[in-house]
Amino acid sequence: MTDASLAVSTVIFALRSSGRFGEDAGERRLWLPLVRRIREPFDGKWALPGGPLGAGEGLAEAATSTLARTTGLSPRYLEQLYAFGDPGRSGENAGSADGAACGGRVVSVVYWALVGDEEARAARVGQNVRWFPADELPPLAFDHELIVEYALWRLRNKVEYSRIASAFLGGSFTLAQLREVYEAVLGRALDPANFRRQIEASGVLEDTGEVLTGVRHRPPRLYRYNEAVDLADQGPLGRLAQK
Amino acid sequence: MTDASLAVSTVIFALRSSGRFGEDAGERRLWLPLVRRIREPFDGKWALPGGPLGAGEGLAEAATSTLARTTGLSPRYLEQLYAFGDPGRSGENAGSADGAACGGRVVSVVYWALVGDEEARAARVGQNVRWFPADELPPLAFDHELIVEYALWRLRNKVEYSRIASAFLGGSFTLAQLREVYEAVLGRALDPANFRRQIEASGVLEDTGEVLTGVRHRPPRLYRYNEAVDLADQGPLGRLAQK
DNA sequence: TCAAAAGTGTTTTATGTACACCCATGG
DNA sequence: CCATGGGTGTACATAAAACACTTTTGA
Repeated sequence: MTDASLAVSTVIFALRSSGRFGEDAGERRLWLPLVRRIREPFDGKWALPGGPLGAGEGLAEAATSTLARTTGLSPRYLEQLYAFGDPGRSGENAGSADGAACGGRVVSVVYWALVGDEEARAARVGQNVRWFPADELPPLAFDHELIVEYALWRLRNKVEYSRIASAFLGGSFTLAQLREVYEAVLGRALDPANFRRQIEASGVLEDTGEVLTGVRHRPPRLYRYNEAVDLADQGPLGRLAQK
Repeated sequence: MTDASLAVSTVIFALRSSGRFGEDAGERRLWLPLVRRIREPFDGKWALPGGPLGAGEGLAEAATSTLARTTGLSPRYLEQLYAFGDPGRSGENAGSADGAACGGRVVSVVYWALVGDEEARAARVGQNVRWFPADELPPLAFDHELIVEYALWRLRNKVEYSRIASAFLGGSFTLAQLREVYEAVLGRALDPANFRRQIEASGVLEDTGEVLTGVRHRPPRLYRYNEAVDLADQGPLGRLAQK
């Protein structure tokens, strides 16, 4: 059995308004936090947050602590994306968040995570941590561009047949809010009438009986996710993959 | 960066007739090779073939060499399944093919592979390697039962929206043969007429212009897969994941 | 009363399914 | 000529898309 360096990186997604100051100013887009590397290789470039796998730590656990360290947040959804470990890919020590000095090979397991909307506003930002719109990323270290692209592909696929969209919302929400999440993730407008029927037919939502007041039009109903319904998600792995 | 033991295991699927002697005697079922463990833990139990990750070896490369060592075959399809690395799962050193003596933690990356029909007949079989029907497995070591179940789930999902069924067949085949693969994998009968239309509409098949003769009914046409068509497969990873 | 979004209804289109039926070959 | 599977046609059910229309609120 070969000993190797093991690291865990995480692609963290949040859905935030594009306008910097006004709340709900612009339309919502996907954002993700990156960290600036402070050593070779790729010194100064932006990269996915990550770190070494702690001694008694599980893989998902390591991804969670990465997320906490980087953004101060805890994930509403977490899933393994892929394990990268081919030697000499894309420069060197590809996929690793910290593969500089060590001479041996580096295998890194990448997770992807979703964090809530309001929480993300309060996320930590520093000189070496910055949020970027998912479609306006700077050049990244290693092959992290490919990894982000793959994570986006998984997110877009999954939003259509699972309930992950709820990870971007609070405990209760209107159908318009839910639709906005779908639209932001899929990148296209959806027909409100048909969206309503599809969601209702799927049976994943419960009517809370309450409505959202204070809007200058007809008050929309508030829904919550029906926890009893368990959609075909990741198959047999189920809760194993989802923290 | 933590040093850890790294192993690669592979779930290998073949589609073989259930009848032992007569060719094409019984109906086709999914089979997979297992190896008997010869050390603790789980000494004597059957487990997924696997081994340590070689020094300069890529992950998929290691899975391929595992497959060659176990069955003497090369995969017609290979894809990463999942990386297991939580400490103390399902006994100990779960997911690893050989995690006995070493005191440290073990992370193992599991692949799944498909091998051709005829090749599989000539596959190596020894005292410590035996093929089992996928739905009649003996008790397995570690949490390998869960892993096989997950691999089966992925296979069944993927056969419906990709061309992996061709991995079980030769270069040209009849629609009935292709349908048999689908039926064996999905575990249910399919309407021949509708199957034909769906496949033809997808555009993934080319007519070779030839027919299969020697059958005691109307000779069926032979098709091949249209290499030009590239279905939405694994997204951006594409050829990275597929060897 | 008007704008704006919530919510409902209806029509059209595409897709999947069931099944009747003809075609071509070996025996 | 007949049994067998190859291959085609067609009717029906279900789901998706397009879009007209009514409802309810704040301003």
